[in-house]
Amino acid sequence: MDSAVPPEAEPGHADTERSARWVMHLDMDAFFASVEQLTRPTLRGRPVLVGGTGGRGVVAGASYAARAFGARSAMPMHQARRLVGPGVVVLPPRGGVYRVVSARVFRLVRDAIPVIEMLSFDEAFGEPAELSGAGIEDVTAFAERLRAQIRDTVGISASVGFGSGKQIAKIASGLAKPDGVMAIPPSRELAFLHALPVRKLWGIGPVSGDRLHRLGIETIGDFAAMSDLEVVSVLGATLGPALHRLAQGVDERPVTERASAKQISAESTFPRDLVDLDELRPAIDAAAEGAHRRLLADGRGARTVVLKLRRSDFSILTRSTTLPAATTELSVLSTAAQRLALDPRSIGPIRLVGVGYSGLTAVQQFSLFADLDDLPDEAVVEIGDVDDVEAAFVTAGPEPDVAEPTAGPPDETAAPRWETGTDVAHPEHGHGWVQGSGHGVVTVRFETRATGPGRAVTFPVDDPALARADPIASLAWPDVRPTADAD
DNA sequence: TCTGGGGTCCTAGGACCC
DNA sequence: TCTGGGGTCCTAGGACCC
Repeated sequence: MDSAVPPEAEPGHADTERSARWVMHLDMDAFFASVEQLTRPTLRGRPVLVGGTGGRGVVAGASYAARAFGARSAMPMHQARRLVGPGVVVLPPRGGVYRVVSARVFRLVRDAIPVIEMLSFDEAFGEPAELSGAGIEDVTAFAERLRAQIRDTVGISASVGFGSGKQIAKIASGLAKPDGVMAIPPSRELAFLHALPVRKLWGIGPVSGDRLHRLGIETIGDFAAMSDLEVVSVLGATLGPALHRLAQGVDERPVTERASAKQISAESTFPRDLVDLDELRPAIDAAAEGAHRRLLADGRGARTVVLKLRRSDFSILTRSTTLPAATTELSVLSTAAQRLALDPRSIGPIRLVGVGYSGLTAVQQFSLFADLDDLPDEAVVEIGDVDDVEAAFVTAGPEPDVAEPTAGPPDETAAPRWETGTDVAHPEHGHGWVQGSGHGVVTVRFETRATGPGRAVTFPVDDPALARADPIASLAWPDVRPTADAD
């Protein structure tokens, strides 16, 4: 267990120093890859890449063994695969499994800290009330207890950062990785912050980073020393001053629970660009359906429909329309999306199609009102937000199959496709996953979180005993109900 | 064979109303 | 006949985050 304070600080009494406010940032280590290794024990210690496996896929998660070869998140998959070389394991993401594990982890965190602010499903802020005014030792002990609890009950590791504000806490957790704790005492915060590259500041991305670089601004310290006027001219009147204060170590933002989602969307990139409306129309329907599935799981209705198209030059076009009232009706939503379609023959080839729903309201539609569209907004009754996130996850069903080549008809003559990573069940061998297939055979590794490393068995691809299975079953958590339809 | 998918927030212009 | 300002909603684009 690593526990550390930044080494570059001058000697003093930092270790016994107290802070009025201790903000925690907890971040799961290599989350996607870790969940794959948890549920597929053969993969532990191996270079695992999770992400799109097609030609246009990118890395969504890489195990530390894969990172040792230079593989990184957001890197094109073919590039990461080449870096790692033979021995690489490439798996498609299993979002449903990650959501269940995330819910389990953050239920533990919430038991320790009632108010947490989720940033994504693998990280969150918290401000443990009992640590107010505490010293480094108590803060570190708190973090280690929480980490041990997660490790023991869930089976994966989290890193924790502590500081007097969110920015410092987040940077600290990044430096604590993997599997560590770092708490920055207040007297060292500024020196610590100012030495970092300006890009480390949350909110400075590639564009702002370049702009600052051209002005000779390299570190957060350089940025902190800029004049207010300069900062506004480079980053704008809203973001600029806010980031400037953060760089000067002023970060009093409270930790608050996130509001419910403001937008729900689904998008996919196609193996080949779509070149006319005949190809675009079904893609819009598919995206509208995908987003609709999430909308139903969320429980609210949408009033605004957004169509998103990414052209082959990577530029993005969006068109949106707002309906008279929020609806959960797929036909209404997809028709609205279709009306927004632009012809690829005039705007150019399309690589990505997405549909998003916003203007989300919890609608109760009474059959009494035959035509809700004619009613004033007040007729749309608002009810509470769906609160039981975990229940929603668990009942949401398996991940929809990734839409593979829509351009071109599916190959009907091919044997049943067993893509690497598919969860399968066998009456004798139990739950497993497809390790590879080809030449008429498929190799399955039979193992789950509960079994330890399992045996690989090879079958004919059309073996009737082999069936698709619910990915959630790979967790082998008795209290997590596998979803009804396994296919 | 460059560059996924799911989000958040901000800006800016136009319509419309008072 | 000319000239306002403020507020809200809608639409489109863009930066950024994980």
